[in-house]
Amino acid sequence: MSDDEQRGRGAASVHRVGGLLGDLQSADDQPVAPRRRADAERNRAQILSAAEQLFAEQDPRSVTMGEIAKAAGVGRATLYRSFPDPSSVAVALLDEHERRLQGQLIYGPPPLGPGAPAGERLAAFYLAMLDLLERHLPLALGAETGPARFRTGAYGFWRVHVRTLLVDHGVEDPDPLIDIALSPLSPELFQFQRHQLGLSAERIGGSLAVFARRLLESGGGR
Amino acid sequence: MSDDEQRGRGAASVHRVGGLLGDLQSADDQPVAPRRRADAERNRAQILSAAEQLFAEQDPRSVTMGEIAKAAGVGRATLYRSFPDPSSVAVALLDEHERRLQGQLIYGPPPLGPGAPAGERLAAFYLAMLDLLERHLPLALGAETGPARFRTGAYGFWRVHVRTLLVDHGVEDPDPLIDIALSPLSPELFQFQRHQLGLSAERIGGSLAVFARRLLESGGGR
DNA sequence: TGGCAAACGGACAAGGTGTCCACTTAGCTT
DNA sequence: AAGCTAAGTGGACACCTTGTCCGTTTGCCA
Repeated sequence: MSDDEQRGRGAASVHRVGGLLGDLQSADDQPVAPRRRADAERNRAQILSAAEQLFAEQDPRSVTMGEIAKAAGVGRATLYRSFPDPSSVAVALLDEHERRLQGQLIYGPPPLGPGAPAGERLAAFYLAMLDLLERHLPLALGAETGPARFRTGAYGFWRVHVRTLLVDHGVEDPDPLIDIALSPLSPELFQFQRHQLGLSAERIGGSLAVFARRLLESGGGR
Repeated sequence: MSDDEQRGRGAASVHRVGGLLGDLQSADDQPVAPRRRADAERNRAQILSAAEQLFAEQDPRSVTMGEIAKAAGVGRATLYRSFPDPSSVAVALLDEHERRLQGQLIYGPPPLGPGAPAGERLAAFYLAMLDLLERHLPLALGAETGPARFRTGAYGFWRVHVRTLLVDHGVEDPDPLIDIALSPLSPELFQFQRHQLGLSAERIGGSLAVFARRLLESGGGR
């Protein structure tokens, strides 16, 4: 998605999880892809920075390409060169924030990382995602363009992770359950619960933890 | 939503559930609201009929007000008089299909209606909703305009129903769980599972049934 | 320093939205 | 049964967004 995929940063969110500690942006050069020019890099940074602010200060769903371009001080066509639509900008932004969590799921200490029972790991995952949503809700809402959400690299990562947990627990037919287990993390749902119903993040988190443990109760998945 | 609310048909989906058997459209006159004129009624019917076809034969998210108006053979402004946007047309259409299920949940035989254990009722509800999605997916997708989905009368009804089940089961803090339990029924999720992943309705239904029973296991909710 | 490919951004055409307003018509009134 | 009045209609208008084209500028390498 966005143009990361086309240009070499590759399936970034899925595999670029190295550097659990080294959080600095690792060098972005690729062996094959022609390097990005310096001005392009600079513009990209301006765009991302300006867009992050835009998404935060107005309805994320109403941000237009024109607004982003103007805020970033570049022409619209320049913006189109990097991103096909506003939501892909939000996806790129969100991606950076999600990468840390992805690393923790693979290499981190339990219960997020390997080593804890599946139910506990799922509960921990829910809480971590909730924290992510709480902190970056505008971006998550801006990224959510209907069906495109499921084609995101990040969503693919969460799927792989949850599938691992389900299989680990010995669930019978795990595949349909993957997305069912992920569905409570929908950004729009979170917004509704949090700001329409006025539920605290703690209550939602508590329910999700209960939910996770009940779903993957110790004693085998059958 | 739509203009049903403004014009007297009231919170139709939530309370107009009488007639579990009498499926014919009950008389639509209201004591207070000024009656709709005959030509307006006729146009409304044409609009709904034309729109249902449109939603079915192209990407439901791409249907525009102009297209609906043209297909219905009315002017755009006439359409705007009845519906503020395409998704509200889909909501109105879907509403009619949902009303039968709503009746069955309240007055029907178990396990859909009262009388069965909460877990069984939830499982039955999931299967019924899945069936609805399978048959009217285009409308469901057309109706799904982001956060507006949660403000739908129908969604409110499902919330009330699920809350009843949760309370009935003795769940500790039911409110945050309501929407979590409803989240697997998102039309976009269903579409993804069904047509992107290629899962059969049966497999999805099976997982949802397992899911429901595990969530509301017999033996009390705590 | 010169040249070239990459990147930029102003401009254009197409199409959607929501509203206004002059005209038509249904349905009550006498 | 004809007239009146307000509800209903639909063509048209102004505004905004989108996606692309293309002449110009700029980084980078030889």
